[in-house]
Amino acid sequence: MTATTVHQPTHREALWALEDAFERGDLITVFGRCTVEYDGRAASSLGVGRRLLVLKPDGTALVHTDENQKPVNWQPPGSEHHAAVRDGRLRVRSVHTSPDETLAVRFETVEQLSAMSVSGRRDLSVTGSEADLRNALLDRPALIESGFEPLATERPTDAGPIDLFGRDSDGRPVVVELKRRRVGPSAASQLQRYVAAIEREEGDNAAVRGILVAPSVTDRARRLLAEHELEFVAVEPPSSTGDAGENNTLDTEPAETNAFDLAVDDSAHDSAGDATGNDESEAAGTVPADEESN
Amino acid sequence: MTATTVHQPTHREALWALEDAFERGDLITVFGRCTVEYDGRAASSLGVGRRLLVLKPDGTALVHTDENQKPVNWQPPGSEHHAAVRDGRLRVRSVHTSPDETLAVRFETVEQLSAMSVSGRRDLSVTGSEADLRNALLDRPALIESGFEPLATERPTDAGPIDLFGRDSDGRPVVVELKRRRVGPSAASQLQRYVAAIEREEGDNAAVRGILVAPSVTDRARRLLAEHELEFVAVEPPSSTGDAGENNTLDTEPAETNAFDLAVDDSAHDSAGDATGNDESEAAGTVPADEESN
DNA sequence: CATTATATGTCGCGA
DNA sequence: TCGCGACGTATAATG
Repeated sequence: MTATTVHQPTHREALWALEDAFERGDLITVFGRCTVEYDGRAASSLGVGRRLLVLKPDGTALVHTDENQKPVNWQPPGSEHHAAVRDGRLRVRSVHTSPDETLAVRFETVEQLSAMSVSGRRDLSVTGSEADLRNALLDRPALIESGFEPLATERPTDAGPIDLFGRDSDGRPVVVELKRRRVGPSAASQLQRYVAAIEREEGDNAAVRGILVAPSVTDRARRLLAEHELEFVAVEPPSSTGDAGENNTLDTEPAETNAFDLAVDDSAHDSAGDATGNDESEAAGTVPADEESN
Repeated sequence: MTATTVHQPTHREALWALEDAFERGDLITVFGRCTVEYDGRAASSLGVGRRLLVLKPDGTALVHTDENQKPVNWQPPGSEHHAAVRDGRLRVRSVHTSPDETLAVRFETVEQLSAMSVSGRRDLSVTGSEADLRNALLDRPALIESGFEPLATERPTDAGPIDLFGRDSDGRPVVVELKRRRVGPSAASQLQRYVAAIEREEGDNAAVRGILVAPSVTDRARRLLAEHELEFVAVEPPSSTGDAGENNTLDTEPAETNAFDLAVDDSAHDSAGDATGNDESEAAGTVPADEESN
């Protein structure tokens, strides 16, 4: 058996279970009524309530409630978990140094405590990242502009590394900033900083072009680009439930990942994906839909 | 009993438990060997391994391994959880629409499945936010500059809302951008955008000042500020484990929260906080310290 | 350790 | 819903 659980333990029994789990380096979940205090980069206090506490062997602590993806309180990896019984109550403290911060969970009641060994396999592969977009564009530089010649990626400048640097058919330097999704003003500013840096490098007479490559831009970002005479080239976002969805090649060499539809700004188009799923026996649980959300 | 658990269930037993838990709107944890596939904003695939799956009644799904604060895979709130047994294996799918994305967890073995009702009390109070800093500065505008007169917060402009807007003793418009922690180039760009927007508003002759207020700046950011003739005023970061740590006033009016030490760039100072904690019986589990970390 | 940029960022607020 | 910016952002890469 690789998972041990105690139900409705006394606080002292819970402490024993925690000691064992710490010893084994297990992943721990504790469910019960508790209060939570955090002090460190900020300070926060959480009144009593029923919550789920997750303690990882790497020092991570997470306090989850019934909603939201982010824990309501947490402690980063590298913290040290401490457990004690104080005034007859289980208390878990996770302490981190540099930055100094502490998370304290005080349990009124412990409903359940589980410990289990988990394997931290790191074989996650993600496609559709900015790096994927870059590789795809290196394959077909003409999609940025006919005659564009890539010269370097991550080219260092005074203002930081440029995603993609090259020259156009006239030999003018071109700074390309890549974004995997719709961009706002900050991306335009970022591009502008890089262009300015290259202009300082190359000399004032050099007319350096800046091109933002992304699926789309917001109005404000578009205005900012125009202000600084920067350009925009549209590429399709990563094709998720589309035609390129079968490339789950985990064993093969990830040589040429083309997770992006590379199309240039030609037209609007609808991509309706069908999700056919007929299931044997199924249970659907979920969203309150419209019950009192916000 | 508010927490139900099944150990080493058959896949079909696990499905029944899930159905019940969905019905009740419980928070669910499933531990077992599984593979995970995500497809949506990006695409990812995770090989078989022992992991913890958390399903929330608001549609959130989290897949956690033994390390890292962030789940290795997840699905945002608003998703719909589906469970089914397929080929004799438990399969959980969380489906989200707009953006369309799907998380699929296929279990080889289910070690444990727990369901519990949780209370989503939202009485979290955090001090040390940017809003706290703003309030503190409104109390003592002279800390930005002697004679500075605040006129508006969140003042709207073409480039977005300005944190704090006012005039100096000469009547010149002043744009103040607040950051609660050390800032990089993006903050300088942001301030620059706001200053430019005000200059367009007020007319070209108006010499609009821009002041970045933060604990400190990076070198690159400082250079950017200088380039655009923007200014910097240092304030101390929120005092965490310092002298202002006792203000956990949850009942009282949060009228004047001064979670910031407002000091202007004068000197370094040490704030050594003492954390005295003597514990009855204690268990410390944690960080492998130096075992094979990275 | 500090700086920098990415992210399936997440989240809340406001138009 | 989208746009925008803060966040105890987290995380990885790099000097």
